[in-house]
Amino acid sequence: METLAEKVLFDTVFGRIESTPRNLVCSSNKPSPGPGLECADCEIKGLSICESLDADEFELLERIGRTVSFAAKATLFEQGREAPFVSNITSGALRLSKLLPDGRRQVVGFALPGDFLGLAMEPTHMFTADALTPVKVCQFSRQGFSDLMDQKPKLMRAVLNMAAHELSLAQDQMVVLGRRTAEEKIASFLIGMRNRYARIHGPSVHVPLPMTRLDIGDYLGLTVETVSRMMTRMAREKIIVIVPDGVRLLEVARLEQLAEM
Amino acid sequence: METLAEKVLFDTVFGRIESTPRNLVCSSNKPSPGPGLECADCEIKGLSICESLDADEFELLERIGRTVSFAAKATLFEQGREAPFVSNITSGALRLSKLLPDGRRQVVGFALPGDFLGLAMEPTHMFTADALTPVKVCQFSRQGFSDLMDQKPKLMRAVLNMAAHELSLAQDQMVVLGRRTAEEKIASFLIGMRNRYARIHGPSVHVPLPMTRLDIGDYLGLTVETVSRMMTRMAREKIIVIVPDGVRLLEVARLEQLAEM
DNA sequence: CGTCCACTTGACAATCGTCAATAGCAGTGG
DNA sequence: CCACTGCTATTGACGATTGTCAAGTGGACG
Repeated sequence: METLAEKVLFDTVFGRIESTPRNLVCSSNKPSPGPGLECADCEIKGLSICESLDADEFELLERIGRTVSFAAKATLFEQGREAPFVSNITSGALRLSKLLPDGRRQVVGFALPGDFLGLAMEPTHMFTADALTPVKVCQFSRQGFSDLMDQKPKLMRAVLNMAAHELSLAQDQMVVLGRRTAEEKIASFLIGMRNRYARIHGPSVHVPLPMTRLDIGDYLGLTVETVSRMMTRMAREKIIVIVPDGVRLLEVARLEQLAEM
Repeated sequence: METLAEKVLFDTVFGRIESTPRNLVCSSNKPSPGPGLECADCEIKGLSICESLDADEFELLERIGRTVSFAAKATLFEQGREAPFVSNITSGALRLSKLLPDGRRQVVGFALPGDFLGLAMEPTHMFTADALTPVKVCQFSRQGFSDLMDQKPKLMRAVLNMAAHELSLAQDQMVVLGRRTAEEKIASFLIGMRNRYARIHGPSVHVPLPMTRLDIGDYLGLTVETVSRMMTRMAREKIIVIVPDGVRLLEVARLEQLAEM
């Protein structure tokens, strides 16, 4: 029932309390009914690569893909392992991280619905992907997807745009990692998460944080303690309120000023 | 004549002393003779996107491009400005940097021959590009290049592969910025530069550093002083030798161990 | 009720940044 | 020709932001 509790809380913080949450929870715990996608009730139409396709192209894509669910804390794939699939996230949140030989870790990103895993199209994974919440993805064989891209330039264009956008975000994150103070890092992280959720669920001052403080630290190049101290300080200064599973932003302007790009 | 001196020194450190350097220097200071490319004597065939094309496609690309030269210290384009062109670097080195409002700077990369500028295909530039040495690029109108990509999937595929590779490098750099000590950062920078030059000129323990210590610091999230201290320490420990315009790597194994990914 | 884990808080340490001075070199102009 | 300027690099002294170590709280779960 841990899964249930987490799912409900997650949706609650999102302000998206489903009238029949049972449906979602059930489908996230049993394997898909069979091959093929469930695009009819996809929650992220208009956000994913799928939107870029014509009806006929869409059908081809649907044919080579299948919906797969993962429980919270599941590992979707590990750095260095074979990468037989690429996937499109339809619900949930993931942590993407790289591990150094001595155990130090860098979180290179958090993936949300609409994000695409496997942009690099490389035969092995460049990082590990772990589910922070129950996760659903549309999964495609890498080879099949690659072939389809070669046949359908519009699909390839959509992937290219996505890769270009990711590259741009990565460069922004370099600025954060290289030239920001701890306080600015936290501010930029919170504003960044808010903006990303806004694209999915619309704007809100509720920012769910399905990751731990350690994850945030490993994303920002800080320690857990520093993350905790900074967030406590911001809460004391009434810039944010710390709530279960996330934060509420009280002074967005102040945060944006700290995070200003 | 500053340009001449720099160019010669640069090539010298590369071990690529031209028998007729005058040619290069002259062509790098006058505008191209006219529209069109000079692909016949391109130095980076096999490294650039061009290699991926058939003869007919190549001709189309050649038609929409032109060769442009810049003097050392010239600014190719600035963050936030319109981006009417994309370009492929054929010789020289560039610094790509982002500026914060308060003057702090993050260098997001150094571009070398074979690198592509404008992968994001966005209407404005996301960073500033400055020439560290005299630079030559093949320049294409962004719109023209974009249209050609849509017609020639192989070209788009080449750009996608390049973007994916850049993204991967950016994520590696995130690890360096977030989780590496100053010494490890320097080591990883030197090894990284060596590997990149190896692709272009073949392996060598001579690593030219056309950028200043400040640039290196802004790339690694360090100050000039720390970069200088770490490099002199490495020199004292006989891991490297500091030479005019670069370094020689004495203990590559030791550096690779420090930089181990 | 006990264990585990995430989070918080405090004391202290150290890496790295800040400030300052100096050397070296190239280009400039009287 | 040579002083003068400006930039890059180096080095030292000092300081502070952030990391390390340690302890303790509270919630979730079995």
